Amino acid sequence: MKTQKSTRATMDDVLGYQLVQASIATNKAFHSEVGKPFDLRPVEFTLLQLVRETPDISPTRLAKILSVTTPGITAWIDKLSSRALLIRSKSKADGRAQHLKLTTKGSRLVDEALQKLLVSDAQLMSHLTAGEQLMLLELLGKFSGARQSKL
Amino acid sequence: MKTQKSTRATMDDVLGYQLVQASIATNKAFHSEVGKPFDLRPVEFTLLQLVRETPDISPTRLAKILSVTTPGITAWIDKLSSRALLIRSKSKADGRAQHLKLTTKGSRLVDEALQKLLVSDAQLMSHLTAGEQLMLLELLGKFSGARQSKL
DNA sequence: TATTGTTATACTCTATAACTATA
DNA sequence: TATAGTTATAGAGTATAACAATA
Repeated sequence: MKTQKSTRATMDDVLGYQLVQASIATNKAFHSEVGKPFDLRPVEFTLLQLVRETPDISPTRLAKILSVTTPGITAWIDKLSSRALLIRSKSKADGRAQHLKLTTKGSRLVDEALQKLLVSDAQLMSHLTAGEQLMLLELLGKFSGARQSKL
Repeated sequence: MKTQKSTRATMDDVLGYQLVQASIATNKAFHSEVGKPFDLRPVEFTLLQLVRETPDISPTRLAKILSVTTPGITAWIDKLSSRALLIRSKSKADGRAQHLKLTTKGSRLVDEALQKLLVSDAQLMSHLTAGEQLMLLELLGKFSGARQSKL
C-alpha cells in the first residue's frame, strides 16, 4: 500500500493511468478467452450483450453508451448483422429509427462468451479478497454512474 | 448499490466493461484539459512522465509498461524527440541500448500537464467520498500490481 | 429545423515481418 | 543465438463531412 503524503505525484496517482494499466490485463484476457475463440472485438461483445440486456435498443443509443460515432456503430452493426448475430428492424413509431434484436445464434454466443469472461475476471482478480473484488466493481460503477445518467 | 444475488449477470458485472466506461470519462477529461492544450496523446503524456519518474529508462522497458510494440515506442519517441521534449542517448554499458531523458522543456510541460490532470481527476471523482477516491486508486493499483511485477 | 442512420474518405494507430548492430 | 532498436508496410479503427429520410 502506498502512502503518498507530501511526495511528488506519480502516474500511480493518475486515475486514467491506473485504468489503462488495469485494462491491459483485462484486454489480454478478453482476447485469449473470448476475442480469439469467438472472433469478437470488445466493442462487438459489449454491443451484443447490451442488445441482449435491452431488446429493441436503437443504434444511436448504443453509440452513446459505447462512446462510438454513428458511422462507427453502423459499421459494427453491419458486421454483426452479416454474421447473423443480430437483426435490424424499422421502428413503427418512428420511421427513422431502428430496433435491434439478437438472433438465437447471437444470444447463445454472447451467453457463452459472458460466462468465459466472468471466469476470466475471477482469475484476474484472484489476488484481491472477495470484498475487494466487489468493492472495485462497486466503485467503478459509482464513478461511471454520473456519466451514465447523462445519456 | 446493486446487490446481484441470483439475477443474471450483466455488463455491469464485467470488469473490463467498467474499466472502459470509466476510461471514457477520463479520456474525455484528458483530451480537454491536457491533450488539446498541450498537444499530447495519453501515451505521450504517460511516456514523458515515466521517463521523468525513471531517468535513463530504456525504450524497450517503456514499451513493456505501456503495452506498446517496439515499432510503436520508436515512433512515439521520435515524435517527442522531434519536439525536443526528450533526448535519446546511447548506453555506454550496452551498445544496443538507449537511455531516455527529459529536456527542461519536456520536464516543464509534463509537470504542468500532471497538475492539470490531478485537478481534473478530483473533479471527475467529486461524487465519491475522499475515502472512496483513495480506495478506488488503491484497488486499481493492487489489481495491476500482479502484472507490473512481471515486467 | 432537428434527428436517425448511411456513405465516403482521410487519418491515426497498431501489428507483423524483415533488417542492423551489438551482446 | 538472443536482445535493442529501426524501417517498411498493411490493416484495423476512428473521426469528419455530406447526404437521405423522417420528424
